[in-house]
Amino acid sequence: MSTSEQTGTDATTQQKRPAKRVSLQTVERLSVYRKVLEELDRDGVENIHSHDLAGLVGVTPAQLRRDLASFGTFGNISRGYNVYQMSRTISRIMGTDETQSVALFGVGDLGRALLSYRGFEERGFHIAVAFDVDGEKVGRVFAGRRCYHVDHLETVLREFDVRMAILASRPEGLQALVDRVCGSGVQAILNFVPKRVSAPGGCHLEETDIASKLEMLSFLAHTDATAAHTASLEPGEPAEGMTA
Amino acid sequence: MSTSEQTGTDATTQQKRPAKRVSLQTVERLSVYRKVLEELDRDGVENIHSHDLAGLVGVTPAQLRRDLASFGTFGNISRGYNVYQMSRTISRIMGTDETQSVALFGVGDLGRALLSYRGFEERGFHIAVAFDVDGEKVGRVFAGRRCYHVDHLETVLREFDVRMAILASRPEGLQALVDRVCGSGVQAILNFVPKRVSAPGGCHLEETDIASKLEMLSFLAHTDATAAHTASLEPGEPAEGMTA
DNA sequence: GCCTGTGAACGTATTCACAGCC
DNA sequence: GGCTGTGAATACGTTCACAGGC
Repeated sequence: MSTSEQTGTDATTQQKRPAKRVSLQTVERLSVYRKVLEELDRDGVENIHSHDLAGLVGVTPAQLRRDLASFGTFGNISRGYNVYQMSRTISRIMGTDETQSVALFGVGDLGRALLSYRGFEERGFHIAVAFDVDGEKVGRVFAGRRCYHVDHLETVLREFDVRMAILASRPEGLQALVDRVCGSGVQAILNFVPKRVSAPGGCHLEETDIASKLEMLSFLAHTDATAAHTASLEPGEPAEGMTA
Repeated sequence: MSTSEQTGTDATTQQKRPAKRVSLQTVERLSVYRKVLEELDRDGVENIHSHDLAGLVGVTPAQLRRDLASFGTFGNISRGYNVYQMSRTISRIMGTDETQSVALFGVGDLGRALLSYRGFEERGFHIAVAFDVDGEKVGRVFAGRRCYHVDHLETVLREFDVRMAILASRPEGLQALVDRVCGSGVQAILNFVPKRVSAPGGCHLEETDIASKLEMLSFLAHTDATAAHTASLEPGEPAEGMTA
């Protein structure tokens, strides 16, 4: 280990090696760590030990330390972690230390809800512009954001310097939309539309199927309930009347 | 250590423990399988091989077969899987073969968007009733669903035979709400509120932090961008100017 | 032939446990 | 004493590869 303490490097934004040095699960947890750290910071807590922080977020202390270790040395031994510094560092790692402009596609019910969702601003994301194909909506302003026609996305995205996009539109023609958006400099897309699309290389795409989470919960509840009464399905047995 | 399962030839290791016989990741994929299978069914496809289905959903054939094998035998060899039967069977496994009543807590922007979200009905979930604390909203009907005051949740939940709940309210007093909801027969809760709560035993709780996904994407995009230019730092370096 | 279901091998994520430090 | 960071060990999830069946 390098014994360097306090290397006053400008330390712009530190990541790991090229791409896959750290797992997505770790990144997901980092997000939670930061959220809790900000609460602690608001409450005036200055330092915290891995054991306590782990308890707050619901992971083991070892996992917390391992997650952080992926990115370097965070803690002052026996004083624990500095809450504020660590929160800032995680933001820097995630790239959310500066507000990023996001574009929204689809100003339906879900889209409008996202426009007025405060959580985005609090976490460093600003929906700067919206798009739709509906003539009724194009030109109007929703929650302070102007709605443009999808036809003009190339110029508008560049104008607002948008690097991220949220999809909440109709499923029709979604793949074509993704291709155009990725071709306009957008590097990451969050897709709320329950339709499978794929992004060209260099552009990240994440699916968020709301109903899917409910299905998971239904399974869990159902499994519990049936396990109490019946033996349910046996592995190896035909899973259904298979009408051959 | 401890409870090591004898996964030997006798594969009757199902109904021993209630929940964790099959991983959550498998269940998440089952949900995707079913979605694709329903599309195939609508298109008139009757049978499909694991290789083709795996290609459609973006997993390896081996993983698909392994996922299904957790629940029994699905396929007629050399004819592949029966699309309709398999879709139905997955629904049965998930407990979504019959429409389930869901309660919504919080009729704000997000809550109203969820009320009009068609994806729920399509997947077997019906938001039957809504709750809020705002006197302006209580008593009104939103998208066909009446809004009750949270004070009366115990009686209303039982009346509608609700087993699942969605939280989209303000974070204040969320934990108390969760406790009351769980005490009223609800077995599963989907929480959209960015606040950590825990459910008492027997009640499942799933968090859905919308902004968290954006953070992940930000990390990925940012990582790519910096990896292209700088070699970034080695693991073991201080992660930040740590103001000792 | 190609298919599914599945033991076995593999890779990855988590946990353990301890060295080094305060 | 208690703390962090980390090699080693364990648990887990995925892939391989093949037996058995159509």
